[in-house]
Amino acid sequence: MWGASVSNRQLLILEAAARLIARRGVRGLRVEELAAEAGVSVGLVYYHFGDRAGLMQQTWEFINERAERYTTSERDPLDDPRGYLEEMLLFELQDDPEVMENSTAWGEFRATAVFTPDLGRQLREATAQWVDDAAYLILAAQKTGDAGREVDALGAAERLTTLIEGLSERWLSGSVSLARARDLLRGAIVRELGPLPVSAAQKID
Amino acid sequence: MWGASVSNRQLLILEAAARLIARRGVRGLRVEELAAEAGVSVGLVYYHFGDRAGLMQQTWEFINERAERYTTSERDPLDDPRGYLEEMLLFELQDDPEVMENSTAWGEFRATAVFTPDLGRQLREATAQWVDDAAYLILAAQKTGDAGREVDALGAAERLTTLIEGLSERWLSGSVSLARARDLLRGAIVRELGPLPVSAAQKID
DNA sequence: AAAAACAAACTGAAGTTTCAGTCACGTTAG
DNA sequence: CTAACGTGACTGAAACTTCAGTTTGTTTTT
Repeated sequence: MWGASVSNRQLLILEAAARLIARRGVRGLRVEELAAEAGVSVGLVYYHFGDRAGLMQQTWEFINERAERYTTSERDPLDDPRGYLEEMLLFELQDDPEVMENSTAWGEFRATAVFTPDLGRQLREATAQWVDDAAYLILAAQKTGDAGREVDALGAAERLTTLIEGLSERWLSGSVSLARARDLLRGAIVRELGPLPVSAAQKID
Repeated sequence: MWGASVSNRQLLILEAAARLIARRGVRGLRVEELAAEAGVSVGLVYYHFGDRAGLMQQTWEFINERAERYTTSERDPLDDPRGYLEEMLLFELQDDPEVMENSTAWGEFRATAVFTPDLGRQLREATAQWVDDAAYLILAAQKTGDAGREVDALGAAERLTTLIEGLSERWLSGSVSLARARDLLRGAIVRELGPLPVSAAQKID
């Protein structure tokens, strides 16, 4: 897709950065360590990314693009919006290296954004997008009858996505097990959208 | 209580540390800046706390103890457990310097704990305590009829406290307004515990 | 009660480490 | 040839830590 603008070597560095951020955090990432992890020289990192800030910026974009790519299920959202939503949300809580890498990086960026307004803007946009996607799915679920009509779609979307951020951080810091986090999220979905009707496509009237 | 083990000057330093962590983050805290903020010499910080890690450790304890002190309302929890719970939870989302300082510091420590197992243990304990307190209040609310009998107290407590952590971070990073965050939390409480009966003390039967 | 001895608290400049960023110089592809 | 790619030793500033010495307060001695 953007294969033209990012060379092999750059990709190598970005992947290493994502890996290292998951291991040491945004603030714990050392350029020299990154170079070693990627198997390139320190100079090359600066050659391609200018400075540390540029590297972080690109890494952030890289992580988001990668997440978008693998989050997107091949199923049609409008076919089973509630199922799609559940899948989308539960996706963030998985014992998969790439997902954990992403979650950790997101958590780091969120924590960092509290002190650096620049990052804040990007974070707000990405978050708003995520909330909107969820709200859209909830509205769709209401139309198919898989969510109660009285449900406040935007509020539910905000609460559920926020909850995931909290669960993700608790999980990654060892405060809850993965299984428990997933259970809690499923419980929250039921409480927000109401129980799933026995016949999925049945209309509530 | 531990007035004997912490001197005036140490307290001064810890207070300054809490203030600075809220302003610059755990990783952004500079020992020299801390000394200036506290109005003491750099050497004294090391004299009392050994090294940077020791300082962080003690600061974390200090913040927890202070939070516990001011979170405790003078009202009797068993008189109106649901009201007490709401107050306790909403307390974390307030436009008050000391609360913001604490929330920011908590967020920082949570984010840091993902990469430093030492802090992780303490964080787990503090979190577990908080969840337990909330669960206890929910159980009490069920007895007074202010929460549905079918409510899963522990699950609700875990979800609500986790949600607050998420809301707090979104608020502090500017992703949601304070008013919206409070609304979302109130909404979550209703969805978890059910609507508050018109007559508060009335038993559901 | 004054002086001396001692201990704890405290200072700030000097020493050490860490780390982002640079630079002079090789290598490869078109 | 040349322009892009790539290297790794080096630099300087910022930050952590140490330490020799000062101040302050308490206890013991005469």
